[in-house]
Amino acid sequence: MKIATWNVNSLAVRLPQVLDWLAANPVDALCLQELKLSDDKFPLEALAAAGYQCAVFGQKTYNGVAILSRTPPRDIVKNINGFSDEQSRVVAATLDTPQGELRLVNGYFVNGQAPGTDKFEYKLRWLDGLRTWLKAELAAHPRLVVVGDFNITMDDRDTYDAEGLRETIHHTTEEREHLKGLLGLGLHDAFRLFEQPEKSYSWWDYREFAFRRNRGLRIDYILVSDTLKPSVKSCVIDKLPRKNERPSDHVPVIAEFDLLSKA
DNA sequence: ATGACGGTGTGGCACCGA
Repeated sequence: MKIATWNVNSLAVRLPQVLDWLAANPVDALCLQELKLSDDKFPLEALAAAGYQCAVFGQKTYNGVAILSRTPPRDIVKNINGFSDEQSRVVAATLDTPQGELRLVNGYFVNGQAPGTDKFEYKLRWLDGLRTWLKAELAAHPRLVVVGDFNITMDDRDTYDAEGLRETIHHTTEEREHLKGLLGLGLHDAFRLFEQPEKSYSWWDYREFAFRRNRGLRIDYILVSDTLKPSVKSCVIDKLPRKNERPSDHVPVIAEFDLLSKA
């Protein structure tokens, strides 16, 4: 069982790259963020032809998330239960596997612009709402995976310039405390369950040859619940799509599970 | 100190992202 997450920064532009990637990486589920298109523009047919069914929560111009799955996603929830939001940032679904069901939450976390701004306050409120909801999701679904573009570096290993960017957006103590709050519910960063290359990032700015110079951030994560933790066999970042023509600024993160049959 | 690149929507640019 393989699950991947990828912020595509416009599915309209990136659809051919997503189809190419899926052909080369036939994962069981792919979670997309920043679709930047309304539901009526979502390429359901092209993805069905590639073998995927979709739970879609789109929005014109900004945001928008989707879960692509080889088996039909069911019990779909859009956005955070109990947190009113104008923006399409979360879609959740249950996937059925031969070893039982698995709950998947896909989020495009708030960017937050800069500490002290209204957007930053929204980011913190959004994170509070997410934590309250995920606590209930975990209680209902012990086999929980939370993926997406978190827009927070977890610690200094996740940034190309820990000193220079200290307490700037994506690096503030407040954001990291909120992220720790999520992990404190009983979730684990799949990537750090394994030895990883130093300076591993999932996003690079389009400007200043940031990718070539590996000036990036790791802000795209796959979190797994306590129950699933022993089933995780690997977690890797696929940097290859960043070399494409007209790439997304983010690249896919993939986790492989060896699910144990439910007794 | 600022902008740098890229996407969208619209309009000759502004806004947003991270």
